[in-house]
Amino acid sequence: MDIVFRKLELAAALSAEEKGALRSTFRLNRKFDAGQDLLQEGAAPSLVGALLSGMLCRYKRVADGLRQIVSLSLPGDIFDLHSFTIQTMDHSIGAVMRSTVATAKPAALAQVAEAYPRLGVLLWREAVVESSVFREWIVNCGRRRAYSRIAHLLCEIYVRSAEVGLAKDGACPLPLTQCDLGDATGLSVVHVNRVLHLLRTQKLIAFGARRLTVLDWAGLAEAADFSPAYLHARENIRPPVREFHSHSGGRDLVRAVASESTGRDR
Amino acid sequence: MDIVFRKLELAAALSAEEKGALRSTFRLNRKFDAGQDLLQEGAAPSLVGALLSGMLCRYKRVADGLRQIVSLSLPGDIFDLHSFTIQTMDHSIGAVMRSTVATAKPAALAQVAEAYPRLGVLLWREAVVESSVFREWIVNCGRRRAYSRIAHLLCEIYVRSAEVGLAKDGACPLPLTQCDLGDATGLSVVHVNRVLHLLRTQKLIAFGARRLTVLDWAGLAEAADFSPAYLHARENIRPPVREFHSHSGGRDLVRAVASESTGRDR
DNA sequence: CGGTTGTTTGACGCAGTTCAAGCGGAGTGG
DNA sequence: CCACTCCGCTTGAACTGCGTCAAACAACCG
Repeated sequence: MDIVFRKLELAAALSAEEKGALRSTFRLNRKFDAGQDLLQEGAAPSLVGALLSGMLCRYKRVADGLRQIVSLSLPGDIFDLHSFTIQTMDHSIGAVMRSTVATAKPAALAQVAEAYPRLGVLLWREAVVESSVFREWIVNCGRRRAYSRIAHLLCEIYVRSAEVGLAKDGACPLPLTQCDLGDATGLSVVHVNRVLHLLRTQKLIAFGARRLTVLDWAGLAEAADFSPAYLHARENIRPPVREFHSHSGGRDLVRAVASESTGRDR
Repeated sequence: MDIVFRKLELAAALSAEEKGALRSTFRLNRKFDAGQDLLQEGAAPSLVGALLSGMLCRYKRVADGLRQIVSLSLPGDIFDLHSFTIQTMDHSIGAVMRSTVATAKPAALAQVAEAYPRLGVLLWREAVVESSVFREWIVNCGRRRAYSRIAHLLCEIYVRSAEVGLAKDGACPLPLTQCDLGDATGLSVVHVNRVLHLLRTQKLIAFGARRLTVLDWAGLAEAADFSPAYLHARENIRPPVREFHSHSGGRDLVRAVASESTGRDR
């Protein structure tokens, strides 16, 4: 669970008590092999998970069987926080490589969040940041060409790995096959291969042994049109809901809201 | 606010009290013209909004100025529920057409959610469903070809409009320009035009006067590879968090979780 | 009635797909 | 220990869906 704490503490420090509560809520550990599904589309979700090691992906399939990966979970990530407000999974969750997952019952987690409001906010924040990542993936698939698209995915994986201390000397784990990379970016395996080749010949990255090495971060980020704001890392959270009354009213925003825009393009 | 209630009541009926609380929280109404931004990328969000009429879009821009719309808000939708856990907007929100928005201070809404736990769950559910829609959009942009992609978007707009009673006789409002449709699907205006033309010649849809008419729902849904599960409409919610203890433990899911999968493709 | 914004259509080019084939490494069974 | 197989990686060649460029047209609005 330490890696989960490290992740959460990017936003706010946790007390020993809070850590203890989380630890005892996420008690049951499970292992999954590469390619195995934790949960399939159509099933009824009723567990919350925290990824301790490995990598997971959420994915959906379209009519002709093509797969689209819609998100990746790295160690430290908590997933399916929302389970108990919906009744059937709209996507599947699979293990990209052998992974260990700590599970909690939503009811128990809800109790913990109630007992420790700040923890509740932190957990919520995780879900909010995940949404932000979804949005960026839509942009990535919709408006960037293959070269930037793959570079962007690699940037994201590197930054998120670094956040939880999994990157060393510019290198981080990359257990995805080129087929997986294609499924995450909406590209064919063949083209993924060509783009990776190009990124390597340009000395932006290197890889092997399931590890990615970033040789030229600035170059890669530029190629990717990557700016890490959407990951909302290291943004400290505001105090818990209860203490909200005094400051940060809506006044200034009303003004911001009223500002004009230039509108459309093209 | 009635349309907001209609939306929320798809999941669970609201008491008069709850409605009253919401009504008094979302007090301030604002209007925005087509093309105007409510909030821009980089700003600090501090209001929660409920769309009463019109249509909004969230969008981001990429390096070369291209725009990608990442979601659409229809009347009845509540947006930016997450505002107060992040500090800077990672995307902009603009009005597609003249729209009226009711705003609330997050602090006040948090109090309401605390006072009426079921309402809190419903609001949370809205955010969860929005996430699900994000995922489907990733799939749409990543793995469907232009023809299905646009058909899918039209299906979604039609279903979501129908949910809140905005569709009549197979027709619903469609204030988006073809340029907007392109920005929402990652396609060029020209190609959007050609696909729309095709959809019309195939008698699947008709449109004009900013309205979409679905002539052949089954045909359109098939062309779109559309299945509405991801919208999670009319899934009744489970009772509020507090009453969670007794039933729906994690036991059954542990089994589901342990099930095998066939793994990858292609 | 002229300007602006959105739609429509044609011609051409290219980014990315598809098909095909060869290669290497890891695991497995004899 | 070798042979076999499977899976993932790599590269070439041909094809195509969609983008780009360009221009005309239609609708709305002041």
